[in-house]
Parts: sequence; C-alpha cells; structure tokens
Amino acid sequence: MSAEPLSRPRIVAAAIDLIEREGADAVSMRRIAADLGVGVMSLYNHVPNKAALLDAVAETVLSGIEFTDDPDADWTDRVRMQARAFRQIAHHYPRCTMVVVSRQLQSTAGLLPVERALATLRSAGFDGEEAVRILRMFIAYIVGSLLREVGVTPTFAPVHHAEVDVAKVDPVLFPQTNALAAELGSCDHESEFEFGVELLVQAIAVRRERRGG
Amino acid sequence: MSAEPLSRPRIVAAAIDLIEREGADAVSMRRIAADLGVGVMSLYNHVPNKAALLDAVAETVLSGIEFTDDPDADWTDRVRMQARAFRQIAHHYPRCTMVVVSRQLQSTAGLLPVERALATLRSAGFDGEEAVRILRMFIAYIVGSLLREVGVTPTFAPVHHAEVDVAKVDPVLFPQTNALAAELGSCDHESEFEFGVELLVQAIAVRRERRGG
DNA sequence: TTGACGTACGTACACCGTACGTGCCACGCT
DNA sequence: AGCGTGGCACGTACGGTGTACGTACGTCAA
Repeated sequence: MSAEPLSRPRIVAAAIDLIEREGADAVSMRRIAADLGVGVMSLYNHVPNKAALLDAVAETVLSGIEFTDDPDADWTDRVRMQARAFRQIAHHYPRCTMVVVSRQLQSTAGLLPVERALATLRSAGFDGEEAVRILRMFIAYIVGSLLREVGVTPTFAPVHHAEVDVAKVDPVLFPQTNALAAELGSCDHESEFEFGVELLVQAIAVRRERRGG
Repeated sequence: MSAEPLSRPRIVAAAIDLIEREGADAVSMRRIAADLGVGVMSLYNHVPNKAALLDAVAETVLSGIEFTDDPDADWTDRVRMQARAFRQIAHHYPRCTMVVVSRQLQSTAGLLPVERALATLRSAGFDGEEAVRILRMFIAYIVGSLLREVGVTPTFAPVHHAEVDVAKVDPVLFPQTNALAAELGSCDHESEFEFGVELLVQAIAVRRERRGG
C-alpha cells in the first residue's frame, strides 16, 4: 500500500501525529501500526519496545528546537531567547510535551540545549559551578511552566481553562483563594512565562554584579 | 481475613504503598485488590475508576503537607518554609510525586497550600494579581525541581545518579558539557533547591522594594 | 542454485480496566 | 416475625494492551 518501506523515523512520526491528534493515552503499538497500514509486529523490527519508541518521540520533538543564538547580543537576551525556544516546541507539540518531560534522556538532542545554555552563561562570566546551578534552575522553571501550560489533559477535554471553579471555593476557609478567583481562573501563559523568565534573568544579573562580574 | 471492611481510605493507602514499593507502573486494580486480599471488583464499590483512585492518591499525598506557618516570621522566611513543605512530601513519597504533579486537581487538599501562599504574599504587600503571578512562578519552579529530583524513574532502577555519562559526550561538539561533566553528573538536590528558592525570594523582594512596598 | 538474512506478518499469552449479574447480609418497616 | 431493600463482595466476561515466538517471503552473496 504505502510505497516507503517502514522505517524508524516513519514510526516515530506516526506516533507524534497520533499523540497530537488524540493524546498520549491513545498511543498503542496496534494503533500506530494501523495508522501506518502495517502489521503490529512489524514495528518491532525497527523499535525494540514501546518505551524506546516514546523515548524516540521525546528525542525527536526535542531536536526540533530552533535556536537562533546571536553571539553579539547581550547575554540576558540570549538567555531569554533560549528559554523561549523551549516554550516554542511545547507550543508546537502541545500533547507531546508531557511525554518529553516525563522521560529523562541523555541523547545528543537533549544535550545540545544544555551545551548552548552553558556556553551562554560562561560567556556571561559565571563560573562552571554557578552556570550549572543556574541552568538547572531555569530548566526546573521551564519544565514546571510548560506542564502547567499544557494542562496535563489526559482526555480530549477542550482545555478546561478555569483552574479554580469559583462556585466551589468556600469563602470562609479560603478567603484569599476566593477573593482572587478571577486572577486564578484565567492565565495568560505567554505573559506568565515571560514574567518568570524576566524575574530569573534579573535575579542572576544582580547576582553577577554582586560577584563583581 | 482482614478484620476491617474495605474502605476508600484503605484502598488509597494500599495504592500509595504499592506505588512507593514498586513504582507507579505497577499499579493495577487487580494488584491493589490482591494486596488487600480482596476481589478486584470490590474496589469499584468505593472508587468509581482507576483515574479517580489516582486522583485520590494525589490528594491524600498532597494533604500530608505539614505547614508550620509562623505569622510573626518575616514573609521571606514564610515563603521559604512553604516551598520546603512541598519538597518534604516529595521526599516522603518519592514515587508518588510524579502521580501528584501529573494530575491537576481542584480539591481542598490542593487549595490549602494555594490559600496559605496567597495569604503570605498579600501580607507581604503584593497586590492580588502580583501574588497570583508570583505563586504560579514558585509552583512552576517547585514542580520542575521535584520532577528532576524524583528522577522520573519508570522502572525499579536504583536512582541512576549521573545525569550525563562522561564517556559518551563528544568534547568537540559539546565542549562546555564535557568540561562541566563533573558538575552535571552530581547534584545535591537539597542545596540546588535552596539555591533556586533563595534566588526567587530575593528577586521578588527586590521587586517589592522597587514598587515601594 | 543455494543459502542466509532481514523484514512483514499472524498467532498466542498474560495482563489490563471495567460492565454486568449474582448472592449474601444487615437493616427498617409492617 | 416476616419481608423488602439496599449495599457490599465477588465471579465472569469482553475488548483492549505489550510483546514473545514462529513463519513466510523478499533480496542479495557465494
């Protein structure tokens, strides 16, 4: 039926497509095989098992990050850009994001952003230990932000936007939560993300100056 | 066999036990029933389905947070304490952490920390909108940190400690990563977490002063 | 020509979540 | 006391899952 002869990249692409269309829960070897018009066990000629397939999905998504690093720009701008690059892929493959962050992988795809970030921080004057600490903090913040943004919707629910259902919060037990229900209920992910990145960038900038960079 | 008559709390406790002993992947209704010495379908008299059971697990774990909030303490200390409280439960239920962060729940268990944090931030002089933004940023950082700390080990692997395998990194393509392999390979989660919290606390403290709080 | 090898595929097994029906028992009402 | 009723434990069964294994069919080397 299909001219091309079934390959690992084709299988991974089908998996990514399926995840984006129907969510990570819909992924099964049988389903992917069906989407490719192929027998189930044929997949195992190219992929050792399902876990490895999901790892490959994560790696492929991660390697799609577009880094437009400008060495002449201010280091703070470069940090900002790299943070946004992570968020871009999460925006491009929203349903895959959970898969990506769920599996830690030490492939070159995951290492390239690390290399870029470390280089940027070193060029900003931070020593190795500090660069690693700062990188880890940024990664933690970005991962946490993307998880919130993606919403971790297990089903096909149309992105239930309200974090807090106003009607259900007891004003006596939770006065603050109730008073701020409007703010808690809506969330501009873009500006929220930028707010955090800005705070972090300025915090490490202050730290750099104080150290006498 | 068992004297007590099967109840929702007993089921949830068995699930938590199982997750901590063998990981989240080992959880199945049959397995939980077997651990309780009970028929599989008996569980469904107390829990509508597996997803709801995992939600209950998350809620139970989350409600185990011990808040020792001191209203007389400096607001920065209170923020630090609340951040550490989150990390404590992740330390106490390491394998459950992924389950907790994977499911967003709007129960009172999840709302109480929110209420506490908002109250603290409001008492520090931040207005509602800012308090929500800051809270979201802290949650993102904490969630991201805990995910890294937990390691997201799907199998029973003995907490593979090295993030970067030194031998596999090409020094030409990844000079920074290679040079900092030692720092990247080991991670004192405690001090790493504190570093981030401190940076965030100081960043929002600066922001508060600048605003004229 | 023949052998080996890689690939596609079907079958089979153990396990999963859970819908459904059945029997038991403890209770409230008459 | 007799009876109805409702909740709980349980067995069975169905459609799904990952994947081990055996098989058949290409293509290419000797």
